[in-house]
Amino acid sequence: MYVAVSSPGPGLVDAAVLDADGGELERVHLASDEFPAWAAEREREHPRWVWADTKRWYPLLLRAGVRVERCLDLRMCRLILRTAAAAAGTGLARAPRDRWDDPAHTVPAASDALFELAEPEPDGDPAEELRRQRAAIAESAAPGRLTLLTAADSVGALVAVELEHAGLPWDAERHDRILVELLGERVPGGRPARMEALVAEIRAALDDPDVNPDSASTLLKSLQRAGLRVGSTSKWELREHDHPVVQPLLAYKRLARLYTANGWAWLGEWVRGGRFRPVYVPAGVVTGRWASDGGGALQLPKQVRAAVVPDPGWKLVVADAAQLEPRVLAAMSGDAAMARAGRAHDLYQGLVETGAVETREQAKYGMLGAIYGGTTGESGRMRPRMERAFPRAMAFVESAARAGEAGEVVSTWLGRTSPPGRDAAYDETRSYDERARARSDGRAWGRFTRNFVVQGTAAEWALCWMGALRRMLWELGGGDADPRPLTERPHLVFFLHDELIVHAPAELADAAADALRAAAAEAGRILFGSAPVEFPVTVAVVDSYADAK
DNA sequence: ACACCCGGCGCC
DNA sequence: AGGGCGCCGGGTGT
Repeated sequence: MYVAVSSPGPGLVDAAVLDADGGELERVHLASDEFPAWAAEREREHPRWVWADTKRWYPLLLRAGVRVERCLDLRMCRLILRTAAAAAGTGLARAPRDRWDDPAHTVPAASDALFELAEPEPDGDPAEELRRQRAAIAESAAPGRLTLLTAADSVGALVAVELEHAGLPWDAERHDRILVELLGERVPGGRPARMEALVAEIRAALDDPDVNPDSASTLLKSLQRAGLRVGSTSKWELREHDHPVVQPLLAYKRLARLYTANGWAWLGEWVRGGRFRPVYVPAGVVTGRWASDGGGALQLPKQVRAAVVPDPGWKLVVADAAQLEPRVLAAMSGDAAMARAGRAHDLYQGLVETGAVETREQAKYGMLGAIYGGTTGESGRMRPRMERAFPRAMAFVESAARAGEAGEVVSTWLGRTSPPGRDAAYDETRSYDERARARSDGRAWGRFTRNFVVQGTAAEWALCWMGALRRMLWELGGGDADPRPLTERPHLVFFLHDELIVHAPAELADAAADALRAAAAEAGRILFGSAPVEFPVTVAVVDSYADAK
């Protein structure tokens, strides 16, 4: 059963109850303040909620204590189906663009007046769009995979709202102590004490009393004046030089980064009531990875992770999928030798044991080179060995790279398709330089498509992991029979590409850890069936994020 | 004043 | 001449 909801105007909700084929059974019109109670009643039957934007509808249900089991985020699904190679030629793919193709409108975070502020619904009825999308999937070359992909992206959208609702437990006092310890005392209107001291050292070492180390262009000139032959102010270059400015400047850069990105200003803006609430953008990256739009959740530096602390009587259960991308590549390509190497908990060590490479470092760089398209350094040197030992995996990524170079699209395991490449057609009329540029662009696009298939499929695995885990945690917390809201049970509080954090009452932490492992195994089965590839996760029950791994 | 880009660097 | 991001301050253009 589906329930398709939309808002025909301020303060109004239109809900259509549909059968499994999308046929309309009933339509109700509600005032928006009646909607959560109506939805809570409906949710007992576990319908699939169908709406234009999960971010617009789900927060107000969660605030009213209504947890939703499943949904379809029509705007996300439209984008998938609009661009999927497997759905090319379907009615939906051929239809002219309409407002369902527009990017999601952003709703002011934490607004209580959601309906009043929201823009009008897109043209047309969500029930109608659902039928259009179902038809496109049925007509497509990969109905099973596209059904899974649309469901997986949609459960991701639910999780994103739940993460924002729950927030990541954050101890602002501990964060402040970390900042004071590293940066020195806070100075109103100026740099923190230790940073200012380093600026003085830098100026003395350069004999330039006014230089501002935050200004790359003037700093570069000053460095060159002082006799350093550098082309940039990057730490990679600086650390190759022996000059009294190098040590204080590198130290300053480290502190400046912390101060500007995750210092007191960040703390004041993003942490409230003991929770960090970043803005997630599910499928915000072309590969299907999540992006973020505020708060920098996906770049949380290790320096401040000690401030992530569970509530009293609760634990953090931190899980990380071990070498996810190589394992995904082994499964997609059907490379039995690589799959065998992955029987080891540490796939890189497994590669060493096959005899293909001598050291774990070589294994790691060899794998990363295969996935990213590296040709230089250690990854370039490992390439022939990798090709000999893992011919199917290497051929798989090579073929994705060649497709990109030829201007063709590539698709992930579930069918998310890369953006169209530039036409690489050979043009005799172009100059030598132009052709060289075109070849270089073509190779760059090949590295993008090579990585796209692996990164995108890893993102799909992560969505399946979250989706499975989410159900398991709900059951662990008592399921539907228990009236407690989401945040009073074991629940997800953080997601970072291949890493999850669960906040759980201490007595349920071990069970949550088991669920994290079981959900990983289930994700592997959902995507790859009985393929002999394992997806181990390292799990730690901790009292601070910094104590994991 | 605002919008935009860039260098640099944090994360995966 | 290794993929994907977001954020910051500085710098430039309007």
